Amino acid sequence: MTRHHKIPLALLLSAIALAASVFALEWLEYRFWARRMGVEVFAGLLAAGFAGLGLWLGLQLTRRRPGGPFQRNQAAIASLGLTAREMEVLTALIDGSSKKVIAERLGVSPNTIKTHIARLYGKLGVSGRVEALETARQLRLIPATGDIAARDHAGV
Amino acid sequence: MTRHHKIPLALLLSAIALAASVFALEWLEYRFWARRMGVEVFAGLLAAGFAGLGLWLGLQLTRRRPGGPFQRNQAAIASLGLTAREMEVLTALIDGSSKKVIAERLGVSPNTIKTHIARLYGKLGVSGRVEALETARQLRLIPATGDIAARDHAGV
DNA sequence: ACGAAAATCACCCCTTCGGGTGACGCGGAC
DNA sequence: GTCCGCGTCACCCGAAGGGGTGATTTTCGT
Repeated sequence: MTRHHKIPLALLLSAIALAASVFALEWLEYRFWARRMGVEVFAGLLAAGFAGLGLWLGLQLTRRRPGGPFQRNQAAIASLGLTAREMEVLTALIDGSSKKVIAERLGVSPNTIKTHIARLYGKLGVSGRVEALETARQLRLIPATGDIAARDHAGV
Repeated sequence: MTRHHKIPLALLLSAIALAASVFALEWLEYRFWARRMGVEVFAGLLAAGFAGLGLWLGLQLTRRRPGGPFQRNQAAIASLGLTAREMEVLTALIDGSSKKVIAERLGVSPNTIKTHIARLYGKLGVSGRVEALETARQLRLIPATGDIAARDHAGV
């Protein structure tokens, strides 16, 4: 919700600023500058300036929201009834860790991890880690694999 | 390579068109239109027009390449020595299929799939399906989970 | 204080994986 | 022809996963 409203807001503000600039230029400075540098140059600068402004605006509008690389879908977590511990286990599954490794990492018994995973499967309606991760990613419970651009593998 | 050159080209062309428009407006039409509608209105239209042009340009420049939702990193495939069959098996792994299911899908023995997967692990330097998929995604051998926006899960 | 949910752990059973090895046929490269 | 990569298949074995059940403790809200 919040995100979907921020962008249009920026657009509106910029549009207003743009209009204000237009009128300001027109009514206050036009005659002075037009006389000094010739009306043609003035028009050219005006056009170039506003073209640049529009370009900047376009870039801003389509910029990849870098604010939060990932934010959990708390609503989905709640509606699925996922507990905090289950989310911990889920995130631990991302890198393909075995239940033994996860158990050591969380300081509990492998059997416990097994139980958590089993409940996780039940709540996600899946059977198997790959499916679970796929579903979890679609539900935005865990971040997508993303950040691929960081690595440029042409030849290993 | 090709992609990285197309965008600047469009920018250049648009810039040239922009400049041309500016001069055309200046030298040919200015006096006529400025006299007809008043120089302030002319300046306003000019500004708005070029702002719009710039905005359109910006949007075009930052548009998400929708052409190919995904293109394989052939270089990585080659450097890793992955064969066509192995790539088939790899893509079949994405949805979490068991080797038996994959075997039926590809019309071969589960043991064969097992071998392919084993070689895949060796070449990718991983051990386990989740790791393999993660690495494969980072290497752009398979598409990222993407297309998440299609589903809007607030409550399940 | 009581009860429900959560978290913990331990069994059972069976399937699937992953690692390793060996083998066969087939096609292209030398 | 010979060799090598590829694809195919089989076997063994131990490890891990997944389903199911039962039990205990901890935590938290009423």
